[in-house]
Order: sequence, then C-alpha cells, then structure tokens
Amino acid sequence: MSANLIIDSITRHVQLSADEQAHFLSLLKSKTYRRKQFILQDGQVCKYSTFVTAGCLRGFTVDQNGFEHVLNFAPVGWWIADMYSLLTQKPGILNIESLEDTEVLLLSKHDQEKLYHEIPKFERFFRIITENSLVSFQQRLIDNLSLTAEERYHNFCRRYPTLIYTLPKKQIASYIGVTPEFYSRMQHKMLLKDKK
Amino acid sequence: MSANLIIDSITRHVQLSADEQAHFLSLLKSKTYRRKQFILQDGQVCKYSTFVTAGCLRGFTVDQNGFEHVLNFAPVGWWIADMYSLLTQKPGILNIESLEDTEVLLLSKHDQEKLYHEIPKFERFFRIITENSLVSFQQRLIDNLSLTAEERYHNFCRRYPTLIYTLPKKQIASYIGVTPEFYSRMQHKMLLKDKK
DNA sequence: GTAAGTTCTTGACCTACATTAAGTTTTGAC
DNA sequence: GTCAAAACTTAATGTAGGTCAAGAACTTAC
Repeated sequence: MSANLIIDSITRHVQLSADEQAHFLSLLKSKTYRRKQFILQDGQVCKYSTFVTAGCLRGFTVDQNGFEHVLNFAPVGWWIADMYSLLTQKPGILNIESLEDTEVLLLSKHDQEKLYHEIPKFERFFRIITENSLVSFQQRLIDNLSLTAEERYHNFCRRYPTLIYTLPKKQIASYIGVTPEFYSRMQHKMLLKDKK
Repeated sequence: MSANLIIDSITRHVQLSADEQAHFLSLLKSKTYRRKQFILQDGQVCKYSTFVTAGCLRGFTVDQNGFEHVLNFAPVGWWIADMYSLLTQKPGILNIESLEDTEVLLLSKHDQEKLYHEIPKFERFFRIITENSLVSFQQRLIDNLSLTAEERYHNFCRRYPTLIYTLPKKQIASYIGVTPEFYSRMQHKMLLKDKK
C-alpha cells in the first residue's frame, strides 16, 4: 500500500520513529489522475511536491515552435515538481501530465518547509534526493553534449529498463532529444545491426 | 577579505551566530593555484567542496574522442566539486582546472557531513544552493534541447555578463555546446546583423 | 464495430553545425 | 624582444539529425 512505499523510500536514507512517520503521513493528500490529465500547466505556480504511488507522470516544456521537450519521467516511487516554480513561487514553465492512470501523494510547499524545521531528518532526506537529481541532470547534460542519439538511447535503456517497454516511443524520443521520425529510423538501423 | 565573502554568501540564506561563523571558518583550508593548474582530475575521488575567493575555475569532461565539454564555471563566490564523486566517494569523471590564478577555500566531505549534524543551518544552506543549482542545470538542458546555438549564446551573456569578457572564447563555445570554429562564425554573423 | 484520432514508419529533401586544413593574431616564457 | 605555443578566424566540404508529406498501424469513444 502506498504509505509503505513512500515511507520505505525515505527510510532508505534517514531513520524515522513511528511518530515521525505518522506525522509525515498526516501531511499528505492523495489524489488520482486519469491518463493524459494535467497535474500542472506552464504559467501556474507549483504548490506541491508530488510523489507517484501508481502509474507514471512526465514533466515537459513547450518551445516557441510548439515542440515538446521531456525534462523527466516520474514512475512509481519518484518525486516530481516544477522545481523553479516551487522554490520561487513564481509561474513556472513546466507541464506535468499523466501518461497512464496515476495515483500520487501531495506534500504542500508550506508543510514541507515546516517539516524541515520540526524534523531536520526530512531536510536531510530532501537534500540527498536533490543532490542525486542534480548529479543525474549533470550527467544527462554531458551526454547531450558528447554522445550521439544512438548512445543516448542505450543509456536510457540501461537507466530505465522498465520504461522502455511501457512508454510511447515519441516520449522516449523527446527525452533523448530527437524527433519521432529520426527515432524510428534509428531503431530500424539498430535492428539491422543486431541481426548480423 | 575572503572570510567575509564566504560568510556573506552563506548568511544570505541562513543566519549564523559569531560562534557558528568562527567554527565554520576553522574548518576551511585555503589554497592557491596558478593559471591552468588542475584542482581535480578525472579518475580521482573528490574529497572537497571548493569555494572560489579569487580567480575562476572550470569543470569539464573529456569524451571518447578527446573533446572537452564544459559543465560549469566557478567564478568568485561560487562553489564547485565533482558532485557524483563527492557523494559516492568513487572515482569521478570531472576535471577541474583554473582559468586564471585562483584562490579557494576547501571544506572536506568529512567536515561538511559533521557540520550538518552539529549545525543544521548548514545543511539548510547546502540544500538551498543544491536546489538552485538543480534548477539551473534543468534550464540549461532544456535550452540545449530547444534553442539554437545563437540563442544559447544570448542566454549565456544574460546569465554571466562578466564572464563574457574575461573567459577565452573557446571555453564559452564549449559551454554552450559548439566548436570554436562555429562560435567564431556565429559572432561574425551576429556582428553583421547588429550593424544594420 | 466503425469512425476519428493518435502514434509510428518511410521516403525525399534540407540545414545547423562539425570537420579538416591553413593562415593570423595573441600570449607567455626566457 | 623573440620564439613557440595557444587562441582565434576563414573557407571548403561533410553529416547527424530535422522537416515535410503521406500512408500504415494502433487506440479510443460511442
């Protein structure tokens, strides 16, 4: 059940007493979304950190030509938010949308800040996952600067072995930074290679 | 003087007593580097968070073809480290090098962790700057996916107005993700445009 | 079950940027 | 002040990946 999932994911990094766990859980609101619903739209202020307990979300931006670019996926067990907007409480540029029917737990910015003061271990937990997130975005930036589309595809497969089967191909294409057309060609080419 | 600089940069985010300031300063080692010296080489384990008090550092990776890619610059008042290596204490992939004669203050990983336990405000401070860093890397990734080289150049000018004048052009080219040759033509083209 | 939307594929053509090469200017060490 | 190395520029040519268009294969809604 979803309370276990989120507590487990936290206690992998910091230890919590039963009281602390209960207090934390009491702050969460649960919510469900149908496939293709928007959790957040650009221009809105992001008010929650969102933890996915079932389904999958995607964060993406829309550029001046109307093209979408996937910043991140949030499958079960992951947190997602428009960090810029959440931190500054100004209108953001990120859209967050469900790729399947999805269940989430919401932690408001206000409660999150309060939690940091009441129980510093939660500040530690969020520091740690922010650090890990930073490392993976740095790596992804370097990959985009130094690898070919095909190499980025292989990295994606290694890092998200389950998502490869469940996500629509155009979403993966957008994540690694190519058009669906080129992605399709690339897969065809790789298939030929593998046969040899 | 450099102690003021680092204390100011922290107290912009959290308040510190005179004792706390003194304790923090007692943990720092200061060090100077000549232009083009290596502070860290790929394959080494990163043991320090580095704060720049004079000069400028650059963090970069070298790809399989021997090309360098600038991950970040650290001018005066900025922190730099190989975050992946610092967190995991495994060999990293980042090189950190001085672009000019540079003075830094070093905080060892061990002392930083201890500080988090002794004075939680320091954990808050590093959480906040890590969050800000995450936001700016996310933005840079989106820029790389959705903007042309010329637009990325303009972003760079807006975000680092001082660095544009002090950094070698090839370093800026590498940061925005183009070759020095293309960067040179781009500038030429933009000059022609401006004259009209 | 069928119509309408998505998603995926394939082909012809295009472009932003890379590569190679050669020359020029700037910097730095003695 | 001079020589060597590094940084920068310019030009010719190459290519990874984009664009446009049209059809095929799935999904979804009623």
